[in-house]
Amino acid sequence: MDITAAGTGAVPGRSRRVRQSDVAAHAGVSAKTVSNVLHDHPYVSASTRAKVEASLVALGYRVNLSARALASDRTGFIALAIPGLDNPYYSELAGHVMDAAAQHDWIVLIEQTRSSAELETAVVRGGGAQLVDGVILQPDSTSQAELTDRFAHHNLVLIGEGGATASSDHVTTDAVAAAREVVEHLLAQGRTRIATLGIQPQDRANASELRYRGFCQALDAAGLSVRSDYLTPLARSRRPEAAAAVDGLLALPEPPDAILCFNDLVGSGALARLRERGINVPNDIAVAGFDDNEESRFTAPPLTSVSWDLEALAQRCVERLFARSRSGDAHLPPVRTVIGHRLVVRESTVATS
Amino acid sequence: MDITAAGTGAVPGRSRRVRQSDVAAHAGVSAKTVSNVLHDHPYVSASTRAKVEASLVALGYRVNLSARALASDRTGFIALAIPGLDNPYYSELAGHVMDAAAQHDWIVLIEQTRSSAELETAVVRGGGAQLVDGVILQPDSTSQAELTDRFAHHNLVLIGEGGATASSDHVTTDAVAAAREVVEHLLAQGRTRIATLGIQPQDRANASELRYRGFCQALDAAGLSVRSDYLTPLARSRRPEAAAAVDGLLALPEPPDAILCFNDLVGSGALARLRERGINVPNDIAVAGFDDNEESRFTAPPLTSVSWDLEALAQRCVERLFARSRSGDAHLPPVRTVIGHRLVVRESTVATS
DNA sequence: ATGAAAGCGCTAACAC
DNA sequence: GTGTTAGCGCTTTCAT
Repeated sequence: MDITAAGTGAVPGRSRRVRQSDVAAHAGVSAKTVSNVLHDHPYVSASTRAKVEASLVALGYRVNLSARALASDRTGFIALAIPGLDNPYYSELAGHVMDAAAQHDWIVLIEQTRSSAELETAVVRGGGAQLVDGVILQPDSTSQAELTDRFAHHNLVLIGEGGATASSDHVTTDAVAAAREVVEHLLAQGRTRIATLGIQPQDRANASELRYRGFCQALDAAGLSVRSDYLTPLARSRRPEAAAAVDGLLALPEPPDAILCFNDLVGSGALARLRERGINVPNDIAVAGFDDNEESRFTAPPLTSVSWDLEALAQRCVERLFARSRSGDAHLPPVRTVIGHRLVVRESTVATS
Repeated sequence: MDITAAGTGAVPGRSRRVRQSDVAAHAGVSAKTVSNVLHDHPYVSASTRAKVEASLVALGYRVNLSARALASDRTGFIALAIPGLDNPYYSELAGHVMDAAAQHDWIVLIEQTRSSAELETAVVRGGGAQLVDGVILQPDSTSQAELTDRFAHHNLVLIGEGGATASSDHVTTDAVAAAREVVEHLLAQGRTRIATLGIQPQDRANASELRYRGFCQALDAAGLSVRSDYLTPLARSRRPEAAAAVDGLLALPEPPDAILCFNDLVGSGALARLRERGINVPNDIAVAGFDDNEESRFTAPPLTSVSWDLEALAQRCVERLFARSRSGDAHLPPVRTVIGHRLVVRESTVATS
């Protein structure tokens, strides 16, 4: 019996790799029994279990996940495919997904799908290569939504309504209602000339379309019509593009008295430019956004925004994936889950006395 | 010969897993030859290569990374251990690391080490479990730095000076010089009562100590002494904590005329609170930070900050890991690499005319 | 309740 | 240049 690999487990230096068979030999049992102990298999006597666990600790055994993956055909990874980590919305979401996944012993692979070309790479590497047990995908643009069919046969959970035609589970927010509520709030403040920044119909970004729908509903209900000169598209929904676009709005013969921004990054950029231009927010123009980034509590003035329950969103996504991965639920019909939101009113829409 | 698995590769539905041996059979060669082709092994005749490549495409072969990892003892993963994605500095860094890693066909596993306890988990799962070919670690607090010894026998690259005693490569910025430059800039603007927010000696965060050193050097050179009542510690270097701490500074009998913030998040929080309190920045108090977050171009006023070359930082880290993973360079002495920075002056320290 | 043995798909000596 | 042969460490029937 070779016990040169034994030790406290904390011994520094190059200790040889410890396998299950080493542990089995050390404990005087078979590899299968060791495996049973590791998997909390019920049919192991307490004494055997104790013996094996002692050996596990004594030898400092660590499972080799590659071997486990090969033998079990489950990798222990899930992929989270998001446009990019450079948006607080996504980095926060990623954090929550990692936490939720950890509860099922899943490790999260983050794939940045800045362009649909990169999504394709992600699919190849992650989805197609048997590398992951499941994929959580936020199909940001419609071109990405088309791609979802490509790997619809995997365990796939979609975030948002994009690609909802696919036969996959999806977890979403009620973006239409959220947008409607923001606009209703703006209307309640007496605003009637509401412009949009980065929100318009037929946008390649699905989220934009939904927010536009809510925008229209609220205006309709108030008997107002949508003015196309107030619909400002944005190449990217980021601060610099938003700041630049504000000038166009201010140059209109009849400038808006409120701006509904696609997200808080857009809101941040808009606020900065309005300030530079000497516009008083909210007195001259009110501004609102979506996502409730932490930053929005600290802008000048603080930004009214919609807060999504991202923790719940992440949790539901992982839950769905977990349910599908249990073979029982594998072929149940797709589930649609809606998570909550709330409007956080700050001084960018309501002046303080 | 079983060719039921054949197809265009784009056929939807459950196509059976294609192995190298299937490809070999289809091409009429051995599995080794297929492997040679896949690895761009030189000794393959052009005709054989073409034949194999055709079969590869015809059958829609995808390598099984678990099997490859088990056989080759290389997983194709590297870990990036950072405090958290909720700081733009880290999420930007993560993006760059992913890009750099992709050039070496590495997939990046992001581990959030919010506390050192979690770092330990990361070590267990990632570093210790033969799951990764290397680790890039930013030991944020000194307690984390101690942990680095635990897996110093892995391929490990440290970011920053923390844990630099270990025998690992490290890639760092010249934080001391950067801090000195900011303070020199402040002094050049005629500021003499410079406070710090989240920067102090003996901080458990290594980066804080270094910035403090640069701060002291600049004051010394100007013949000024460090006032301990101006050194404001922060429980977390984030906006809310910074905003709260500003009140303490303003309550001093002789308030500061400049605030050096640990990072731009702190700067953002400080600016917001100063604004609320009716303090004019920069006329009454100048504010500067570190990291040059995109946000800092949009705060009120825009925030003077130090910009690090994060892309270079990421690239160097991955390069070092790659060099070590080639057995030739494995036991060369540790390398220290310093990447550049530059001071970006904005209106939080210099009033516009 | 535990053991024996096969095999997951790939890589890497080593022959030919 | 190409084929043969062993494993990598684990899971998983199937016996016992």
